[in-house]
Amino acid sequence: MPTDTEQKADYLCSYGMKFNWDINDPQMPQEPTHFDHFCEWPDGYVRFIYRDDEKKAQRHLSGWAMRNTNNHNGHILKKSCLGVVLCAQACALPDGSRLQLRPAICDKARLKQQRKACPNCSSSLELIPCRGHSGYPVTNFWRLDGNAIFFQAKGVHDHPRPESKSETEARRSAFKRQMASSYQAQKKRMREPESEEGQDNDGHFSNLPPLENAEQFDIMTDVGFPVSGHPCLSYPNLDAFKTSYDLATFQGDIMPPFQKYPNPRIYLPRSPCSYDLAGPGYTHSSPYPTLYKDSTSSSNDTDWVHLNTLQCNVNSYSSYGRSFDFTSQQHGWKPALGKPGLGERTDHGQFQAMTPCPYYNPEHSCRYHKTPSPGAPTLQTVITTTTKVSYQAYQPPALKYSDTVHEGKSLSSCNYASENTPISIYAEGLDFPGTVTKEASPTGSLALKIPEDCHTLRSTLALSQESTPSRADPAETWAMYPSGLEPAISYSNGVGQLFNYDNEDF
DNA sequence: GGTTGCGGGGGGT
DNA sequence: ACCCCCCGCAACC
Repeated sequence: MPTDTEQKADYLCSYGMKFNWDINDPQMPQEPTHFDHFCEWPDGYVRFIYRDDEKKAQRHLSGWAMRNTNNHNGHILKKSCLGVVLCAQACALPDGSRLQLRPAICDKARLKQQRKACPNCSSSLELIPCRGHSGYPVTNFWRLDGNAIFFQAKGVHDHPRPESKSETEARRSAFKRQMASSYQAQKKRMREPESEEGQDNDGHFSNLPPLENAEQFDIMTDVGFPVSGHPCLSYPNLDAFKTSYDLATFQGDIMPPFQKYPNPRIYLPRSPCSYDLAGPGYTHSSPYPTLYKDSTSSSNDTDWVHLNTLQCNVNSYSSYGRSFDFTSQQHGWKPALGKPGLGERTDHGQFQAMTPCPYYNPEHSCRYHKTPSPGAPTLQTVITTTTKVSYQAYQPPALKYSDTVHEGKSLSSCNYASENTPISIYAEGLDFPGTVTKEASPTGSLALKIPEDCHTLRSTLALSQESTPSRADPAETWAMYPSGLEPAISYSNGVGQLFNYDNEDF
């Protein structure tokens, strides 16, 4: 623990430098010199300092479905991620995207939600738990201190983003309005059956089913399926889907194509913040080069093509044969695997602990190769204890994630990124001697090239996992340090509009 | 009916 | 002493 003097010294050069605070510090930085813009989608081991008058920070909001977790500390609010609700069959929506619902925060409501059927294909829904923090859900910490609200996140979400809270709320309210109006229309029809037959107010209600179909109605509302503009209650209704996106667009929170990746085994961060890692491995010009295409899936997958055509200034670093792996360490967005797939690594067991694939199979052995590298520790027991009955019931068809491996490379994601802002990268907690010196030497030559439109920083040297398992989370060795300037998202390739959804706050 | 924050409590490491 | 998780409660929307 640094002395007060040291802390102050650190703080004075905090911008772009080492974090001088931790959410658990007895004394937080006083009168911070800079504040961050609110980040709706914090991901990774990031920390922000918000002004105490930042409404969203006051409400501890997050795009992720975070639920309160009792940490028995009245000064620090802790929340853990609930993951995301997906269609068990991973059906594709008309637009090629996937259903990614926001898990209900309330346990009871969530159980109810999970009993519903997919509004698109009527198959079951499944809750994909978040295990992005050493096998546990990603946690967010909030602390009000002085005139600042300190935020700290631990873990990298290893699942797709759920529908944002604002989306959910807007959809619900829109749906209520629809039903209210449709109910009125129906009543009107009943009063004037002849004059109204075959028509409706705006032509959108022609296929409105009887309101007495409570069950279906319930599904449409509770399942949270985006149905906003049209009161179409038949599931495979294209209009409903299209409308849902119209609404999303309206809300400024639409998911870009590469987030709603059609292949459920590939989860990509929608992060506007990207990074460029150039290493001895191979590099790609495509944004997510390490997202290995499932050999069993069609190469003509439109979204896949789209994915590879997007230019997010992200190159990748492949850790084949290396002792550290940015991908697996920081990004758990990959599925369980049963057999080696294209580009699949088979010798990175040492990262299992940090990349517990959360999908479906609670058994660690089913998530990773069973041949971890020598000296590679795992958190199997930890993961095992994490598995709860509540999640077991939603195990999907085993074959779904047994044939390949896909990984998302981008590590950090925050809708907040700014242009013309210096990117601050620094190693946090280089006081992991055993870690860094033992196997991280490659990092010394590792080129970290961060796009100007992103000041994220990322990291990972997962090495400390094995050398200092009892120490702080290795992934925290690095951190994302936002400068808190203009939150605009800019992509040089002209796909910036795809990220508008993230700018709703601005 | 859902969200949120709080706090008691159990169990594991 | 931590951590995780469950649960119930109350306030709020």
